[in-house]
Amino acid sequence: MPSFRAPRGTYDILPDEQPYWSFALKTAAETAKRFGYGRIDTPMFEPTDLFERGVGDATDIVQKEMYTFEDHGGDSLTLRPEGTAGVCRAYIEHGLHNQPQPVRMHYIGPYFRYERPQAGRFRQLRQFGVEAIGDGSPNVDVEVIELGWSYIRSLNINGTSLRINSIGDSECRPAYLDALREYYRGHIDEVCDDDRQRFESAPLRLLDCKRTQCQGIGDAAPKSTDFLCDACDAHWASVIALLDGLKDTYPDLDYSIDHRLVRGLDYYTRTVFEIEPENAAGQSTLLGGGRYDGLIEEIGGPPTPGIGFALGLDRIISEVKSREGFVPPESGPDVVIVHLGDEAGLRASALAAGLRDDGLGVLVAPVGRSMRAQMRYSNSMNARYALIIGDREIESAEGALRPLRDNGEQEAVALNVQALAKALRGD
RNA sequence: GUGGGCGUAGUGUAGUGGUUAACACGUCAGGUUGUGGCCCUGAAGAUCGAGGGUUCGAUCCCCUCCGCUCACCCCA
Repeated sequence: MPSFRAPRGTYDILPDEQPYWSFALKTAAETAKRFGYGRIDTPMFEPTDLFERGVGDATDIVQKEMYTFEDHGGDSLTLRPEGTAGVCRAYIEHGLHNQPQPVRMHYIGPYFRYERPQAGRFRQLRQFGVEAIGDGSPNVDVEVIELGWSYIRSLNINGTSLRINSIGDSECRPAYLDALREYYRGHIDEVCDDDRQRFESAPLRLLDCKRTQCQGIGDAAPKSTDFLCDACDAHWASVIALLDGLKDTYPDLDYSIDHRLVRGLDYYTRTVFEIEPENAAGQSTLLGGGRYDGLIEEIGGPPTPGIGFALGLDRIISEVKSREGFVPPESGPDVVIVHLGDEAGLRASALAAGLRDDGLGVLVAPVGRSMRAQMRYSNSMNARYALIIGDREIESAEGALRPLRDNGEQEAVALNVQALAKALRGD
């Protein structure tokens, strides 16, 4: 047994898996570009306070999922469990409010949460996220949702569904929470133990409980959208109207309003949304996000609205695989140089350097193997050609270039970079 | 943190209370004179997850631990 293994909840992405990641990452970058979201990279760790204040003390993330450590200087740092807080910190730190608003940014990278791993859930997870900061209009909400939807469609993942809700803001939420508490007070004996805990600490999350015994109670609970203040209500109505406008482009964007969708992070205001795959089983959320109009101020910046989403790339990749939405392209070097003898070995190495410098993919067959073995190697590498160099070829200064992927004729080509490059590129 | 399932070569699997633990794929080598794919032959590769117990004897039975996995919680 190997003495070391990848830490629990992490995994290696071996070369054969990389095409799927390249596809997802490249598509993410292209999608972000189409929408005008420039890339931002922030540190993988931040001051612990940033997450405690930004994400919220009462959240599961802060309470039990953070990788927190003290560095040698005595500062408490935390491996980032999510992306929004760091991006907002950067927005404040670099005075991005002086740029045209909203500032649109996207990010791709790893995040860390100490959780029990399970299908689609890891301790190191990779996310593609976007943030639009500095514009509170509902148009931006829908733009962000459109971006996420477009991305998923670009990956040929069909059948996804969008759920959306509005949880109000600091103006109207207190009244809603009062109503919610009052309602649950009448059912406190019927809900699960966890919910009794949440009753005081995080009443919104009562709605989110998946236990069957709590389902009916949650369904009949007061709805946040019935308590919205005028400003939030107008915003919410606009979001829905704008969302309907996307149906011309995306006929299958059949969103549903889910009054029990509240999200688990404290910073959300107004619009919250999630996208799930077709056969949504439990915690398979592909994308989740919402508006966070109070966050920037909470972590020390001026009052600034913002909205964004994060998408789980690990889950996206498994969707891509399960749906055959992507076929890895055929790969392999242009040529493997098969060489016999010391002299040929030297020539092979020199020619390989020249051809690579010319832009071609070149492998030199492993040293010390028989010609048959080298040819087998060339084949298993899925090379387009084998270039054979032995005593005869050195003498004549012409190598034998043999096509491997099709049944073309083997031909003699002068042993210099120019002639070989020309032949390898197909005249 | 709480439950269920599972731990046998690199990978995927078989197997039995008793001698050298099997098969496929993969890897490496060979199939006469310098030529791949298919085929054939051979080799390397496993302290049968770890520790303890029952037994004359355990990979197999029992216990503990560890690991993987699925689910709950929650999220991406």
